[in-house]
Amino acid sequence: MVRAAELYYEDGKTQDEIGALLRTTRWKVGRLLAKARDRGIVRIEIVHPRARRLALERLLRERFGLADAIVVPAADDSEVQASVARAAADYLAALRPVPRVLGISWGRTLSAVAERLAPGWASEVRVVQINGGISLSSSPGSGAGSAASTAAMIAQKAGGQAILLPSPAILEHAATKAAIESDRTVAGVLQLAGSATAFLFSAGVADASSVLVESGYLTADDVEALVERGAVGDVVGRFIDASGRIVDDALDARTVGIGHDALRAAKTSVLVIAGESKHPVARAVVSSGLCSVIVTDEATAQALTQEPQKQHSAGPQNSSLSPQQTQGVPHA
Amino acid sequence: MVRAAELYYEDGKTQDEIGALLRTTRWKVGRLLAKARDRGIVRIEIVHPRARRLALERLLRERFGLADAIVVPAADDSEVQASVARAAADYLAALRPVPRVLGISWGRTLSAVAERLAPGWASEVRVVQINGGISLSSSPGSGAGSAASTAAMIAQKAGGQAILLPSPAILEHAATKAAIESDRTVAGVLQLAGSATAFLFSAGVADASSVLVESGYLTADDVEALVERGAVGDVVGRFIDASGRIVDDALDARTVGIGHDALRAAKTSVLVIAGESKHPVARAVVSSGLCSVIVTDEATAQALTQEPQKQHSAGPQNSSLSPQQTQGVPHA
DNA sequence: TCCCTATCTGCTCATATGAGCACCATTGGC
DNA sequence: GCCAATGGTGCTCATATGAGCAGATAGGGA
Repeated sequence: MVRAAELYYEDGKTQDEIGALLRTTRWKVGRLLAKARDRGIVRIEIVHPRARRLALERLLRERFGLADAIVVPAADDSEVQASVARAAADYLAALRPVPRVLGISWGRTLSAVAERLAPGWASEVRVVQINGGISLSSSPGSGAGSAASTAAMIAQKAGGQAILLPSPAILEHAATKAAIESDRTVAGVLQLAGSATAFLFSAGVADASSVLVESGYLTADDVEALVERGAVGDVVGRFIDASGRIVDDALDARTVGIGHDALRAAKTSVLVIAGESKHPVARAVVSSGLCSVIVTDEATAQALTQEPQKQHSAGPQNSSLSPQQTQGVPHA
Repeated sequence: MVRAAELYYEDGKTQDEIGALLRTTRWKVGRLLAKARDRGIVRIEIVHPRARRLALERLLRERFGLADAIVVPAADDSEVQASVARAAADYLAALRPVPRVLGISWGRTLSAVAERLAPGWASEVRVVQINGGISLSSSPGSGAGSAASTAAMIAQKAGGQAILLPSPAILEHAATKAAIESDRTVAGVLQLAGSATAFLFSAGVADASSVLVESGYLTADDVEALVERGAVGDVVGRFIDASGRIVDDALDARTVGIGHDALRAAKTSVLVIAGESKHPVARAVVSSGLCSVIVTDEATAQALTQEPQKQHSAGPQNSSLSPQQTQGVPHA
């Protein structure tokens, strides 16, 4: 019965084909499927895209001590980004107290959030970039997806002011970085960024597809070297390992922007993250306390709540019905 | 789009009907549905009936400090009982160390478990009834569903011995109860029951459908009076309130069988419970530590992990995307 | 043992549905 | 302003599918 249901609904085979495969008539298959349907073996569920996964949200909050968690239902893989971005935009707009200074990172995700923010989502917000970045529109596909325009759009939609960080993300020498940070303008922006009442940021994966590689701050080889040293991804340009620690202090000393301590100290720091490739970074960020709120998709949330080591649980859970342990010791 | 999907998959309407309703053509509806399907708004899932809900199991273990939890996927309402019973049977068979003395209650659920136990599931098990009960087959539908035959079947399938408790469940006078418990046979059975290495029991709902009413130990009025005093259900014939406490000490003094302390003290006491009507009792049992293992269905498990007070969360979660609180205080 | 009933099986037929196709609208480049 | 391209719309047609029905099968009581 289960086999028939799989062949029909998952492999899209016709009932005759299944009949031939299972050596029965197509009518039997039809009836089998009907039975499977009302026995609940085939479950058809309509997912309201705006609905949330409250159970997972609660689990995340409890597991990681988060102030809040937003989990949107899993959509088609290309839609998750959009769906999570919308949720993040809604969350930001509903955030109370309304942040007076909002610190943001930049990248594809933040850009998507900015696009989906409702005009007039707030008023008198100062939107400040918290890490250095590209200034000219580099991603050809996503139109106005630059660092500057993200901040600008968020600010503009609130009728507020955008404060940009006029600096590259990563400099070639630590000395240059020190110099640029001592520049009055840059120092001012960073100070403002440090005093932000809320942060909104995403995280990047440590691989060649990183925006830092795309915009030329690092080479694919650089990133590979970081991965070998345990890097799982970057948060505001700074690469961390699975436990949330900075991987390369020398590199970090050449990176412009607020430090991770500022994020950890903030009352409200919102991580927006979606997609399977980001699961490892998401885990690192969440479990190391870099964010107090997470906005993500169902699959990521699920992955976060699974056992840390197992990467892929590979398909439906077919584990047999055996008691795992009978010691009677609850494992908190 | 969501509306169309609901009308089609949930209300079973035809595509032109939906077309008429939404003032479009049936082709548009067809395409809309196709889009909804691969966007993941309509989710079709094949549930392996033997699969388990590992996430919920973990949540239950953590929330209630259980040694183990088995949660089977929600099937059609009439099937849950069967499905949970099978899981319980499997669990019992796989339990290590194999119990030498197994204490069991009786009722529809236990009978269903007994039926599904594999012959030869264990050897040299002594199965002892832990509460008094009916002796002649009273439930007409379920064939051999009496208290005695449940124990007998479980024992027989293990090639073991059944020790029955030759006593009514509830006596009219406490004195009679004391007398019967001082009877050598009864006392011996109770002592053996108290020393069981594992318990397997279910719980009854406090309403007129209770087996205790059906078999004449109590009247519907009696039960109603108990409910008014806070009773949510009974465990081995003893009625408890939402916090797991005995509701009526006088009645309890007339009830024959082991006490709840024995269950609480046991290393392995397995609650088998299924169905919506049993959610309140299940909560009472689990949260008061009466069981160390629960075997149940998805819906019950879900209900247990929801907020205690809310009864029905009534339909899909349409709550808006607003942050619940922004105090930044994680609520453990 | 027989018979009655309930369920299952194979089949026909009407129909709901998806693939394919021509047509129209909207958009963007020149 | 014109034209190509892209995506949506209405339609036809083959077909996969569910309802309905007669015969087969099995199970259970007398």
